[in-house]
Amino acid sequence: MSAVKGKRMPRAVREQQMMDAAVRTFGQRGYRAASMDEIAELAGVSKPLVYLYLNSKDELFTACIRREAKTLLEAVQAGVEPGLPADRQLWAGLRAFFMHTAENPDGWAVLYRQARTHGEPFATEVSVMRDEIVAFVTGLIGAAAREVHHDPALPDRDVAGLAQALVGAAEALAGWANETPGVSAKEAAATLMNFSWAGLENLMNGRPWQPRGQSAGRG
Amino acid sequence: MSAVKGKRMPRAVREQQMMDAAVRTFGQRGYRAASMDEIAELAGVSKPLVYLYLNSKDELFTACIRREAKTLLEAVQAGVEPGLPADRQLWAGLRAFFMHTAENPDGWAVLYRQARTHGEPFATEVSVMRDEIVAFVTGLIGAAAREVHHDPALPDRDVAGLAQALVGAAEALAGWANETPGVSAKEAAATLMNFSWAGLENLMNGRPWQPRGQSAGRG
Amino acid sequence: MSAVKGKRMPRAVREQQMMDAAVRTFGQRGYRAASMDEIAELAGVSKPLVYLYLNSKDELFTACIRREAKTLLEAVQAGVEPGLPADRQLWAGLRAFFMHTAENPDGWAVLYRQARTHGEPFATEVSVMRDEIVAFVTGLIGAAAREVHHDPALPDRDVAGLAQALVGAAEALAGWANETPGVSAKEAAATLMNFSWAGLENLMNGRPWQPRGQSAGRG
Amino acid sequence: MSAVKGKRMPRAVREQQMMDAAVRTFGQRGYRAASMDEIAELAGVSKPLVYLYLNSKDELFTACIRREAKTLLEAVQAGVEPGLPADRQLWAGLRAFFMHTAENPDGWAVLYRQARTHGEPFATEVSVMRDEIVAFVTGLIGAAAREVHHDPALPDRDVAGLAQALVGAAEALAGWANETPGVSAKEAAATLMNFSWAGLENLMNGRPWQPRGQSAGRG
DNA sequence: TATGAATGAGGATTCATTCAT
DNA sequence: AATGAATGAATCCTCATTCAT
Repeated sequence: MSAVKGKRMPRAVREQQMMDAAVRTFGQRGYRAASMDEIAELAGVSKPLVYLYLNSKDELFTACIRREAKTLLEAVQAGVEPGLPADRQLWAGLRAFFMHTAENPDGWAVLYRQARTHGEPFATEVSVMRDEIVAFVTGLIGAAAREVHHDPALPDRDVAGLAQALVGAAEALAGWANETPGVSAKEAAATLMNFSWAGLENLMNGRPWQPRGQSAGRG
Repeated sequence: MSAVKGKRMPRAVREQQMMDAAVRTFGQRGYRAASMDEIAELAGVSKPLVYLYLNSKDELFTACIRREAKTLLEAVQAGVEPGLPADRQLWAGLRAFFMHTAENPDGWAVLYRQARTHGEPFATEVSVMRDEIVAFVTGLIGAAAREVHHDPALPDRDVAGLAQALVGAAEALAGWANETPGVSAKEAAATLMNFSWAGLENLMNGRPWQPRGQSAGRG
Repeated sequence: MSAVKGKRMPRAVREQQMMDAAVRTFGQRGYRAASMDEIAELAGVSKPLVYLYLNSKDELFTACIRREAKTLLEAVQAGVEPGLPADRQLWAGLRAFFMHTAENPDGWAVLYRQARTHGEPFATEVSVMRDEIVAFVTGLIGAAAREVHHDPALPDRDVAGLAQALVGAAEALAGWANETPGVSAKEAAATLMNFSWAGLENLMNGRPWQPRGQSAGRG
Repeated sequence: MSAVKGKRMPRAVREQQMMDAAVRTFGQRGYRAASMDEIAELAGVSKPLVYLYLNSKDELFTACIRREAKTLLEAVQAGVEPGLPADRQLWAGLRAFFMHTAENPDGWAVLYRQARTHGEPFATEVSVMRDEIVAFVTGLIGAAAREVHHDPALPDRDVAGLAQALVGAAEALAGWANETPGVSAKEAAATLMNFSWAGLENLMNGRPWQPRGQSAGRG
């Protein structure tokens, strides 16, 4: 894409070309269905070169996961301005997230569809990054709770569940936005903010939803 | 498991045994990594019989998707009592959803991890059911909006986006609940209600979140 | 060779055909240079069938080693008549050994050239059989010593060393006889008897060779 | 090992380093399993340099065979003092042989395990040296025969067979001595002298072993 | 209804070897 | 004198699928 196919490139450049091809192929075909042949051809090199540089299909896949996880994380972190209030930060983070995933659909597919679908050791690779995002969101929620209220009302596991729900909603919205013409990353981010912020705020203030006319909203 | 391996069973029974084995194998290994050999052995029959009844790996997978989608949908619909208020209906539906997926982890994996991971024609099979669930949730949100308020405050596309987000959050939570020991279906349902209902309510009342000190929450 | 190539043979028959082909190919090409393709073709079957029955190149090679070792050992044991004097028994055993190896050059090559050349676990397989032969020879030498003389003139370790030397000489002669046109099994056996028996007899009678004009023949 | 890896050495030195690495690798892995990559790395040079100096894997292997054959032959010849009686010369030669092979196990493996295992043209290379050893032993036996007796009683082919047997016994003893703690090269040489000399002497004197109570020891 | 026997096609991986510098 | 970059050609192995009974 960026670099011409021509021969004799330095190793670092070739490696990136190979990983570009691999991300695309893994993202579209899935880990098993992607063949090293196809990846090599798409990268414009011979198969042995892919093995020389990336060792095996497993390692290639892992390298892709790591690279995509890193760029996604960096994109989100770069989108946030630390000084702002929590909801603004979440809003900025979500926008960055949706924009990055919209611009890198194959990387997104590798991370959220393929890597989690095939067992260890790949799932763990993604977990690392997800945990960082969860930590980021957890930090925001905690900060917001301190801003708005006084006591730390939310147990850790609840926060983890909320992060899961938020990421899941984000994934679904990302897929929906990509498939539905005229829905922008910004709109998706706004929808998700609308959907989630009020609930988070209520929770942070110790006002959970509970069935009307019934005793418990929690087991 | 339920049926003995013994010979000469009626076709319908054998087919169910095969699909049980297939769901389990597809769910645990993934579509590509699952081998017809393993499925046949787990089903306690010979491979040619699997082909005789289910024709091909593709068709077998499709049959699994359809069966699992059908039972999931039926479980959710059976959990809802039409007369109740919207939030109670949603609560009941979510509980049914989370309980069913917790009891059928392999079916869940087939539907949400495997079928969507591998391209057409499988993704479409799941979409059909997903759309039915989205339609169901969309109906609930619309009904709740009419209950609570008088004018149609929410444009259709917003409702669709919210439903996508909610279903996505539910899917992510289901996966998380299945993988995380000690998280019950009811808890997952409560977490999701907490997370989502307040936001929905605000929206239905025409009070969307919007960036403080900025003009628009919607592009 | 013996069985027609025709289709649909019972498994046991096919397995023997495959092993015949494998012994021949391994014997002539060596373990690494032999390809499963060539073996399958020589056996008149497709490669997957070879794998279905024999699992892997390693296991196929091991199976060949075991089969050839077994038949060689049985041939030697069948050639010996227990009642005879020790030198006659040795003579008979050597003849049987040389005849069998002359009739099964590929099996011989598998056992003595290939299996020992490629590391574990193959070498161990051959060692087992070799040790049985060495034990057999060791027994003969001991018996002869008791026949000819009264006191136990030979320490155990000497006997062990002699047996090693004899078996090693036999192995080398077998290879040489197979490669050299016009050298018969009987001749090879006679050469080895000539070469070894006098020395053994001297030793058994307590008359070892020792450097003339020097004190010790043993370090 | 002896020479530092550093750059820019004269060709002759580099060649020896490469051949050291090659002998070690071929000896331990076998001809086919040894990779040019491993050899180059062990030699501390790049692969193209190996090709520049030694042209191909085949030629490299051949060069190794020649070098090792030469040093072995020289070691044996250097161990012998021409003036002594034949048995003392054989004794000295055997001792030199066992010491050299014990000190150069990889060279020994290349010559006796690998080169003979893989077909032409390698086997021929070894034959050349073996023939020289045979000639040497033949000379000794002939000299001994003249010392001890008057007429040359042994046909050439018998002598060749005896040399085979002797080398085979030597190989087996070398292996056994290496694996059995406390057995020295000198002891192995003594065992082999004990084993073989009396037989050789009898043969030289026209008194071959023959089955007692039977007419012929030779077909 | 049910299966033992069999295969065509393809996929991951390795290796000897060369080219351009 | 020396090497980083690159590949054609195998090789082991697996799998979905069919045939004959």
